[in-house]
Amino acid sequence: MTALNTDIFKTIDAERRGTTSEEVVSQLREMIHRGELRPGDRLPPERDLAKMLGVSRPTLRAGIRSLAAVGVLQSRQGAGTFVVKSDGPPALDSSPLRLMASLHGFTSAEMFEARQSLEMAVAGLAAERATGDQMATMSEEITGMFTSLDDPEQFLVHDMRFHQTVAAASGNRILTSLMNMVATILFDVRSKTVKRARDLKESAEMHRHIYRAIREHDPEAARAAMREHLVRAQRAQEQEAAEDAARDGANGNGR
Amino acid sequence: MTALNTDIFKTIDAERRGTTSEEVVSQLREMIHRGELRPGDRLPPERDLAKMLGVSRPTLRAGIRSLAAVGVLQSRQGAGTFVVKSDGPPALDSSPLRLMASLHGFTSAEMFEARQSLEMAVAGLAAERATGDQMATMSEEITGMFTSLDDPEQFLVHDMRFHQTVAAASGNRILTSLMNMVATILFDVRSKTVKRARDLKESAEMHRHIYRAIREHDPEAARAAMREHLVRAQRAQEQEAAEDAARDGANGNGR
DNA sequence: CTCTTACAATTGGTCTGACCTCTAGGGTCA
DNA sequence: TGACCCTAGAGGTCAGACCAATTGTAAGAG
Repeated sequence: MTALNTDIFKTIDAERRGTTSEEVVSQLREMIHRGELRPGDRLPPERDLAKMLGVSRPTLRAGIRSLAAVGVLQSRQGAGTFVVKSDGPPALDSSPLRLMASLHGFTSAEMFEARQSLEMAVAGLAAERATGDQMATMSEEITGMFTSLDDPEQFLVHDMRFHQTVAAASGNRILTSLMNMVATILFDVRSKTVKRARDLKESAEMHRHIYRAIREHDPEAARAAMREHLVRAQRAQEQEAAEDAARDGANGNGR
Repeated sequence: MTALNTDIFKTIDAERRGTTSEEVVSQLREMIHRGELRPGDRLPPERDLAKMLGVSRPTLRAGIRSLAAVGVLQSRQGAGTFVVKSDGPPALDSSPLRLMASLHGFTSAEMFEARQSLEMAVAGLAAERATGDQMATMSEEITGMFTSLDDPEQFLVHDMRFHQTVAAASGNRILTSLMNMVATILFDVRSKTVKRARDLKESAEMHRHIYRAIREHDPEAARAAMREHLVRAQRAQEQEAAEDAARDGANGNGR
């Protein structure tokens, strides 16, 4: 029993030559590792590839399906199967996290806290490394926020883009991906309540504080400003959600 | 084109009633969301479930396959398909991140930095919230490290468990999962070079510093101690890797 | 000559039905 | 009562066919 704690470190990895379709996944992974398949590449047609690997088409499809589920491959009917080519930062699919949240009953507060930790980390790094271009983009998004104070949905777009830019400025694509994973889920919730958003001006000001700290290359200030911003954002979102719940309860019209 | 930046926020979600198998994934997800399927539950046999959902067995299998790939379901030949039951903290599969790393050429340094940010965050939270039990476990693992200074592989086990305990003590399962995702990958690399590990005593001492800070409920000190520990760990690991490379180069025996 | 349109080959998506392999639980025999 | 074996049922794989979407090309109109 003492070894059980290390179980989560097990990998689905290569040498688990269990089922045939797992073998296919391994083969494809190896091809990617070896660089034979690069982002944007198109895989051979399923019928050919199946013959190459010596498996049947359904089995090959099962393997492709697995890799597609984790966001590595993407199939388009009539066109082919492609290695995912991400223009911007590499994106990890957030649905696994979403499922896990349902399965284990994660609270919104827990999700917010995770986001806060990640955003503070990237803000700190961004303060150390942001380039002029990136800071210019941040500034533009803040301007966008101020010009859409009366359009919450538009405001939210600028909000998101600002945070993305900060993440990009951190120079760490892994943290950026993880942050997006979490932020995506919170965004989905947010977009349902955002119509009732208030205090957008305050929010815009908070973003300016973050921006200034990054501009001054002051990591600690950037972290602090980001923390403050997210604490308030959480409070605001919870309030919006509560109002929605109250209204639905009064009208008796769920969903 | 201006809307392109928001693309990563798109979800594979529900309403994308595109292909039939995606529909199946949605259906299964809904069942989980609604709580009809709980961790540890067994799904109906594929043939029955396919009939229920009104799809063919291959299509259903494709959906199951997708969910299995992200770690939500698990199929065992002859037994059935089960909703994953995690004993400890919920685990996110690290293979997507691993693939992404290969695909985009993530450096080991970037990975280390991400881990450092995450570990610092959880250490800070752990300092605020660790229970007596958790601190006792940490202490025991440190003892374990000191008693296995001459057995690097055993030392590594205690090392991992210590970090897991800290993560658990953070009380945030999301951060814990993300941290494990990253740590798993670094661990795989590490386990290949660990035989040559030195300075284990210093490493054990560093863990003690972290432990003390957590015991004193001093988040800043915990963060600082964790940072210091990981910086040194990275340096050590890079050195081990370099030695391995040099040795392989001298002997001319790759792999 | 260029642009548009329609066709046809290519490719992934789905289905039917069959067979194999492994697991689990029950029945049998010592 | 216990250990062993056997069978029903589960997922895994295969084969072949057809459907649907895409794409490139070739024919026709301007």
